[in-house]
Amino acid sequence: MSIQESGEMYLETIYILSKQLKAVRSIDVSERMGYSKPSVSRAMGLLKEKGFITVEPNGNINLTKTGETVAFNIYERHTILTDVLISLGVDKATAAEDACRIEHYISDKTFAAIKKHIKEHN
Amino acid sequence: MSIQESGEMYLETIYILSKQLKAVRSIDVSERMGYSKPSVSRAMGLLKEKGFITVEPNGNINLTKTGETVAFNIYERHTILTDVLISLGVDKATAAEDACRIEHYISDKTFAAIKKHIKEHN
DNA sequence: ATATTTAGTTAGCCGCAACTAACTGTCTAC
DNA sequence: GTAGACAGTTAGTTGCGGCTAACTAAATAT
Repeated sequence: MSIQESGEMYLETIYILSKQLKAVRSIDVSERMGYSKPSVSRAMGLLKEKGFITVEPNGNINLTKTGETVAFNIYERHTILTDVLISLGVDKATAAEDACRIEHYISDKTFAAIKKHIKEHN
Repeated sequence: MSIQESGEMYLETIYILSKQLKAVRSIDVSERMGYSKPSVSRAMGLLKEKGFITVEPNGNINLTKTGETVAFNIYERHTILTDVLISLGVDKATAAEDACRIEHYISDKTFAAIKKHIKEHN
């Protein structure tokens, strides 16, 4: 099942929230992302359908194995790209913003190359 | 007038074609980008409306000053980002592909930082 | 026990940016 | 001077991803 940028953003948000909260609900995602409840509701329906999350009867959202993998990959890209940009002299806020967009658009190859570069340049 | 990723891609394509052809028409853009004629027609209508291009009665497309600026900026991003990725060890094809997507999403600040980094690192 | 707040869903709308089918107009060729 | 080919437009469709309005159902408070 394919996943779009918006799906990746939702998964990343769920991932981050799950590290901060006991349980993640749609409303938490809604507030964090600044999207309306129906938008989140629909997105969760799609992510469930595609097997990236499961939703408990009480509304708690959990990442599946696949969902966790995707979420972690995006999250890793986010943090590493942000750090790279900061190390290039970009201010924190801009770095985070740009990383948040770029993270969805670079190939695995490119990301691997960036990671390798960091390791070598320490 | 704001401009989207798709608009930027059209302008960049017109810019590149204008360096290769005596005149640029919708059909040339259509063939180069692999989009249908109506899609290009609509896009040209919007770019014209927003003041990025003018269209002669015979169909020849010209960039306005503004359009040229936007197109050149994107084109510069494209070439520089591609080079950076190649220098990181990414293969040419992947580098070009990724650059083509990233070019629309990085801020001026980040791009400036990348350019500066290149200059300093030879 | 009733009223209110909270969480989530359903239904339907909008803008963007692609698409196809079918039309128009012009230019060329025979 | 009629027939194709070529270029462009019009009209309508699709998928995505937001939105609001209005509903349901459950939990909380008075």
